Amino acid sequence: MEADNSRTEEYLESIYKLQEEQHPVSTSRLAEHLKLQAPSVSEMVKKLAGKGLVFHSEKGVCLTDEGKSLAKKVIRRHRLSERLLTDVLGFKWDEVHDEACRLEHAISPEMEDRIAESLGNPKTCPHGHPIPDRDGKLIKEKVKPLSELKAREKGIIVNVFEEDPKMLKYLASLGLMPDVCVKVEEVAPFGGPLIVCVAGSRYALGREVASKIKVK
Amino acid sequence: MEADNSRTEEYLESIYKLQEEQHPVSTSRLAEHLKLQAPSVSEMVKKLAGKGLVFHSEKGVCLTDEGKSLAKKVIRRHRLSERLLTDVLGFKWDEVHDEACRLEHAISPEMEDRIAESLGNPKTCPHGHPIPDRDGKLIKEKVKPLSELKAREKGIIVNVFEEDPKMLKYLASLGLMPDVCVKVEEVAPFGGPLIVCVAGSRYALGREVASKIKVK
DNA sequence: TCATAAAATTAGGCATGCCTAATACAATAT
DNA sequence: ATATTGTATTAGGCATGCCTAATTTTATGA
Ligand SMILES: [Mn+2]
Ligand SMILES: [Mn+2]
Ligand SMILES: [Mn+2]
Ligand SMILES: [Mn+2]
Repeated sequence: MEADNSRTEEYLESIYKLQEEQHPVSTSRLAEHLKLQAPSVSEMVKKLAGKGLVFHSEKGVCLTDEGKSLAKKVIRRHRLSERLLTDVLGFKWDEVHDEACRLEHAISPEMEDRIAESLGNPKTCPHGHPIPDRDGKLIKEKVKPLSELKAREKGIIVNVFEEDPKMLKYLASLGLMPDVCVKVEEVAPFGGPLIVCVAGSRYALGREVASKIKVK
Repeated sequence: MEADNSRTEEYLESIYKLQEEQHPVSTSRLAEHLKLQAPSVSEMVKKLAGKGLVFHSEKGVCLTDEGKSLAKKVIRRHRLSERLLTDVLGFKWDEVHDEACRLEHAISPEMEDRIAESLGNPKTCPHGHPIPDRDGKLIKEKVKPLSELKAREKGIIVNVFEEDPKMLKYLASLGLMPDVCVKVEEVAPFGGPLIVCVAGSRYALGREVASKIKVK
């Protein structure tokens, strides 16, 4: 019988994303991201470890090579789905996450390839994250959070590390999207907001938000 | 929490399709179509009845209005998915069933509408079956099986009641697809094959196969 | 070092949906 | 009417993945 891997895929995908922030991923962070209770995650992580997909130490959870490879496949399907949704079906970037989160588990390798081909092998998802190629290779650009720029510095937005639709809609309304040039006008002290200039307009941006926007 | 309706959807979809052949659907027929054991179906049917989606009498299983409405929604998503796969992604008609069978459970009403819109509101799936509209309305053409045509009669293929990829591939290789005109040259006696003429070529077709091809 | 707080796991359950084996129910044919 | 045959259900299990409550482990800070 055909196994349903969607929960496994969901976990691996979350672990992959979270480890980009901080390496061994804590089960509590994972639970929060997956919107599950901690014991559920504890248990599932144990099963994933048993299948050789993750390594679980006192520090937290790491993906094994096999787990990483599977995670990248899921992420490829997720990001290709997002592109299909925006480029072909006309969705906005804030509307695609949940849809893609379901599609990613339903797409065969053939469909994955056909989407990539039909769209001209896109390099990134609508949020600027790289789409792994069929063999799991992906190019990570060297970036830093917008929040780390100093006054008068500017950067080009590479990607936005955010999934919340409301936040994405807000950012789009300010024109804060990949490939856009942002200039930091001022940085308020004591963790205060940044004053940024985008396409001729000025906005005050909280540090929290600015840290999600990665620039080069 | 978000319920996973995919099994319910699968059952309702199967019941809907099977009842087009013979009205109250037997649990054994349903089990066969779903590739499950009979007791699994017995049990699930009981649950569906409990939810008011089917009515279960001695004769077999029937959809309630609510069940029928839900079934048509799933079928709409299935057929729209098939069209997306063939028209946008370049799949062949024999490659789309399984893929669509997974996609149909992952597609939101918004995506469903977007697909329909992007494709110019197609009326049928690649196999010629009608796509219900958003309100569940669908136009069934009056058709008869090709196997019921007499010698020298001709008809235009409306749809093909078949899901098996090998059979579909075979039919496509003979040019037996919706909108194609077929002429029955001869009908061999005693349930023997039909000799048909399609686009200038002659083929012998088994009765079984011919009964799946519906013409007008 | 010892108390307290935070993080993680264990224990015990539950819902869903599948299975096999056994049993009950129908329809036929003798 | 009764034996046979096929259809359907009941009984009893199992796997998966989630939950709450209780407990254990680890970290922190007085
Ligand atoms: Mn997902
Ligand atoms: Mn994305
Ligand atoms: Mn399906
Ligand atoms: Mn079809």
